[in-house]
Amino acid sequence: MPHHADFAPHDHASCVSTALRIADAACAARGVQLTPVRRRTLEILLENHAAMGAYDVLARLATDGFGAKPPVAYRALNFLVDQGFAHRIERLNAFVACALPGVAHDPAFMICRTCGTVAEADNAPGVGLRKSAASAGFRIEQTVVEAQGLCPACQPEAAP
Amino acid sequence: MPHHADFAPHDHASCVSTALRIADAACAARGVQLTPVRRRTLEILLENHAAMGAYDVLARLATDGFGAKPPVAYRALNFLVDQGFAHRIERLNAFVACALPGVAHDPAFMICRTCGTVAEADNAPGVGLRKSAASAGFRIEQTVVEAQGLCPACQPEAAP
DNA sequence: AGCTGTGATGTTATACTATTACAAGGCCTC
DNA sequence: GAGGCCTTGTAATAGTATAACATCACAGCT
Repeated sequence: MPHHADFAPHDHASCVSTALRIADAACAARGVQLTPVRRRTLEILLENHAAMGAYDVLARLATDGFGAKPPVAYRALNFLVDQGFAHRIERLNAFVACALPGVAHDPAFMICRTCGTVAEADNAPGVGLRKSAASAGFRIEQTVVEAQGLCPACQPEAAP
Repeated sequence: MPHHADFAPHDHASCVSTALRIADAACAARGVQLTPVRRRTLEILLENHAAMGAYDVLARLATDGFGAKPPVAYRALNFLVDQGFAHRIERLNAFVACALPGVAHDPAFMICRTCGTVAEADNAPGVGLRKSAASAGFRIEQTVVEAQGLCPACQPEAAP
């Protein structure tokens, strides 16, 4: 069952603080470090529910006094992805904060082509693909499921 | 209902000639041109069921006497994708020939991380995602569904 | 034939995305 | 305080993709 819609207005400040709290706790539990760059990177991604390119993140980090070279951003982003605090959107070559951090899941996304908002759907890749794979003898290790389209707010208001 | 498995050995020559014949016919029917670069690009993709990067395709085109600059390859590849004769694999930033050319479909892929073979599953994105989208009010226009893993031939032969 | 519109190809230049390799610092344990 | 390990920083480069412009081929028209 989903948390909330991501497209709809919501209490984003609590959205952010919850995610950071979960990340702090998960890192402590796993014995990995949510260092300043990494934490700041997560904060930047959390600012809104849209995907950001690595270089946009990098620019933000640089103005915050961190290193300004690509590996600085890529390392932090890859760390967040590895730990499940962020996801990479293949279609956009970009990154979003995870909407369900701390919980292992096979993410699926809905990407609005107008406003860039990315919402996460819980399960989705599901049945059809797993069935095809089974019948082909293919062993799935990881899935990418991304839908592009229009979010509720960006759809033409009326048809008649 | 699928055609054949793509992972299994098959009569690839007929696979190729069928695809080219279908492409020729579809272009004629639609009033678009399968020009020499475009046709050659499709032939190159059809050589095997693996994804190729645009620059690899470009290198092949160049040795065949076509232009050697990126737009030459990207334009031909985008044409093939637009016409449904090839697909872009987002995960790999690469392209494959379509396994069901001429038929409109929402493709889903199984990508072997060892041998690079890409097989197409017929339907897959399906139910879960469409349901999430409907409940969120999101209007899907296009889907990306890509599974990575091991094809039958690349799986460790035995466990015990 | 000459004109014109359209679509295809080619090139230049540049933008965007990502990684490899190496240097330096912190911190922990022994 | 020496050796390991992890993290950060930088330099250099690799890989992917597009914008902008010039040219050519061809169809349709006069």
